[in-house]
Amino acid sequence: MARPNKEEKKAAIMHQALKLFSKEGFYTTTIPDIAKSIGMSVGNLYNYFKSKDILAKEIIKYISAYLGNELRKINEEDISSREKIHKIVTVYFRTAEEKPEMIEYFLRVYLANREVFKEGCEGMICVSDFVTEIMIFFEEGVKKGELRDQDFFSAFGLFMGYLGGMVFLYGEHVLPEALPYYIDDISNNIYQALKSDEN
Amino acid sequence: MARPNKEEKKAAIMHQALKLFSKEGFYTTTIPDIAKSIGMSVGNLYNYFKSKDILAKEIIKYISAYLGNELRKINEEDISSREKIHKIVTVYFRTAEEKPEMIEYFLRVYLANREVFKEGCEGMICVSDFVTEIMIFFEEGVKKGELRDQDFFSAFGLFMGYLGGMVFLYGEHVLPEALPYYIDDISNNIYQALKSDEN
Amino acid sequence: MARPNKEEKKAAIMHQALKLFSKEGFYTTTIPDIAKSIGMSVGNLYNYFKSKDILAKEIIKYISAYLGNELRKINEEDISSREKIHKIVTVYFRTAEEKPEMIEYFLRVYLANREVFKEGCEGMICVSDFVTEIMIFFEEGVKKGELRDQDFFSAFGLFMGYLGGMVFLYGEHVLPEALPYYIDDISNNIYQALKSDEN
Amino acid sequence: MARPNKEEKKAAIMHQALKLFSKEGFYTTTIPDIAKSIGMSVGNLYNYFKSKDILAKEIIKYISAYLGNELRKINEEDISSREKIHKIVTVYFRTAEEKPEMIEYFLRVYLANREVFKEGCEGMICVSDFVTEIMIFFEEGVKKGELRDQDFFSAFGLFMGYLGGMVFLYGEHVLPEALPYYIDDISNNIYQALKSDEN
DNA sequence: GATGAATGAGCTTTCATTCAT
DNA sequence: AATGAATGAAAGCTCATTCAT
Repeated sequence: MARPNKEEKKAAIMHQALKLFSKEGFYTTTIPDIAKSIGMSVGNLYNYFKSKDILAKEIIKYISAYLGNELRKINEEDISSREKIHKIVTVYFRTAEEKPEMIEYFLRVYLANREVFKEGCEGMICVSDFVTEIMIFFEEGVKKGELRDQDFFSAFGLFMGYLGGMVFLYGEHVLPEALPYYIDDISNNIYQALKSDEN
Repeated sequence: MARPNKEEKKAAIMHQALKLFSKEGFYTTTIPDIAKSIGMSVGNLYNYFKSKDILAKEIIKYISAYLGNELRKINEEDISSREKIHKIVTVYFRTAEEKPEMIEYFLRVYLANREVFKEGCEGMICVSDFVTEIMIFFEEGVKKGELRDQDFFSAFGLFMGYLGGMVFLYGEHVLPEALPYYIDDISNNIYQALKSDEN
Repeated sequence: MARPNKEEKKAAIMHQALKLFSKEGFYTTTIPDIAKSIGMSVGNLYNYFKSKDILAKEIIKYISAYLGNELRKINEEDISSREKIHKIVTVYFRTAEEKPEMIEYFLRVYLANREVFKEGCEGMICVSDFVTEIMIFFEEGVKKGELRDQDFFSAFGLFMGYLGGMVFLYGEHVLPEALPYYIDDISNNIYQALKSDEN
Repeated sequence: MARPNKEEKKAAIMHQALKLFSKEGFYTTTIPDIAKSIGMSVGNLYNYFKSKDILAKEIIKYISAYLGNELRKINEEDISSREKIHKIVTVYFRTAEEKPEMIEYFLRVYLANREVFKEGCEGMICVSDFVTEIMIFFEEGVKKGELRDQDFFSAFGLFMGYLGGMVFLYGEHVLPEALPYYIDDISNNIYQALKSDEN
């Protein structure tokens, strides 16, 4: 088996840091914690990421690219907006269950620690891959006459806030059921909120 | 003018800590920062709150009580669920504009720093005042036949996630308009999602 | 005996840091070294000086003030420039023997670690007390016709470089005799170099 | 063009290290900095110099040899001591302007970081080439009756301290004129201080 | 000779908390 | 109640040096 190259090591660090940051919090996870979790020395970790902040920013970009890619696949399918909503909710919840650290990172690290992401992630540029796909979904639905032509942010906030809120409740263990249980209800709620009056 | 009594001092500390925690973050705000901002010594601050964590927990309870009280007033009014939704959104956004630190604290301190609130705020007991009023609103709407009888958490997540998401976008300065601009759209979206099929 | 007040503690820290910096070097002396040498905790030391650099700057200002004051006394005496030169050399060498750390600090810490003093000690403002007195000595000597009216820096460099060089050699243990042995020679050399042609 | 041999590589390393140490300081220049500045790997640099300290010591020996050689040429000329002084000052200042790193290294690295040169450069053995030439100049001047027969160190300190002091002031940008401007004044001052009484 | 990833001790600095006054 | 000096563990980060390739 080949020795892991530089890119693989970077990925391994990001993977572990993602897990620890999302589980333990950004400030309560130390660089030694991360290094130890991958059996690497502290000094060497700094050969891959120049600072803790930079590591955090690379991670959110990675997550955004990952989720954006999932959404892009859905956007490219030739199905109705209603079905797309259902698929998006499903993908989001599946991710939350299979890779909970990704969604948790988004909610608890990225959204919460503004000071860390202030420089280098202004506006939403570190999550633009993801935001862009939501935008595409929405605008195509409007163009097709399936969705009401409302303010984009009103629609975007609904999507992101709602899904994020559910995953948060899930993480808090206050939901009596697992996430898939809620997929139909939530997809329907979102569709009712966004659909054009004609439907 | 009377010397402030113990309760007033506690309130002053909580008020300043709330501002600082929400603006600067929990970990980036130090106890000396808080003490200095109210012209009090660190040692004395510890006479009122035994630890930074305890202070943080008292604050979230205070916010929950405050918002819960606002919602209770709406719940007690004799108006339709649709109107109540509009009022709730309005109150939430008004708070976000007038006392942004409250909503920011909820989103950025309470939701994000699980480790701080783990002990003492299990489940949602530190925000129960607020959650309870949402529950009352929802159940009464269902009982009156105005809202669809769906899973409570599906409805709660919609409310909280949506409103929180919008305020987050507002705080990020990515919204092209001020919050009141979105009230009608959002209230309508929520209503469409929650209303019973008969309507 | 009274408990040392804040100013006394600051002085004690500066005193010890001065000794250690001059003896061991700025970079090879650590903050824990300094703290330990005065039986103080690291954290508390930072209550008195916000950073290692700031501490270093305060020390050079203190030395400059001390030496400037010694020179001022000589300048105020009603004696010839030749006698003043002799007294200045004597004071400088006495200081180098009694408080060697002061002169060593000047030579080895202040002059050598430009990067540390760059901000806040631009030009010679952190040693102006001292430089000013040399300037006064020189200009008065010229006015009295005892010294040649040459470029100030040519004269200043002679004084400072010469004395500094001797103390450096002394510190290196390459001088076969103690410093006082050289006072007459050096004073004479300086006088010969600076005196007006009439004398 | 031939591949650079071992000696040429060593020279290249010393050249770059000299520049960096004198400009940025010994402790603030890292081995990777040096390696990068010559497009060489850190590991390979260690094939040429076993440690940072050893590199520093080789450099001072090189500088001493270079300056000593310049002085030797002057010593070999058949001119008066007065003229020799003028030439020495000229050479020193020319070096300070053309290769400022050499004189800066002497003043800021060698003289200041005793701990680095303690082992291996005891006394003045790492700068003996240079010191020896000054000694020869002085003793020949005395023998010829041109210079006063005073203590060697009193004379040496004058030379070295004075010239070093001027170059230091030059490096601090406090001199209103460039170095050549001061050559005559300073040469004259030194001559006045050293000349025999008969002249 | 050449590479540069890897090590890990050690640096400066911070900060929740305590406690003598 | 009130003060703020004092503590000390622990953080993020650096860097001379080594060594497998």
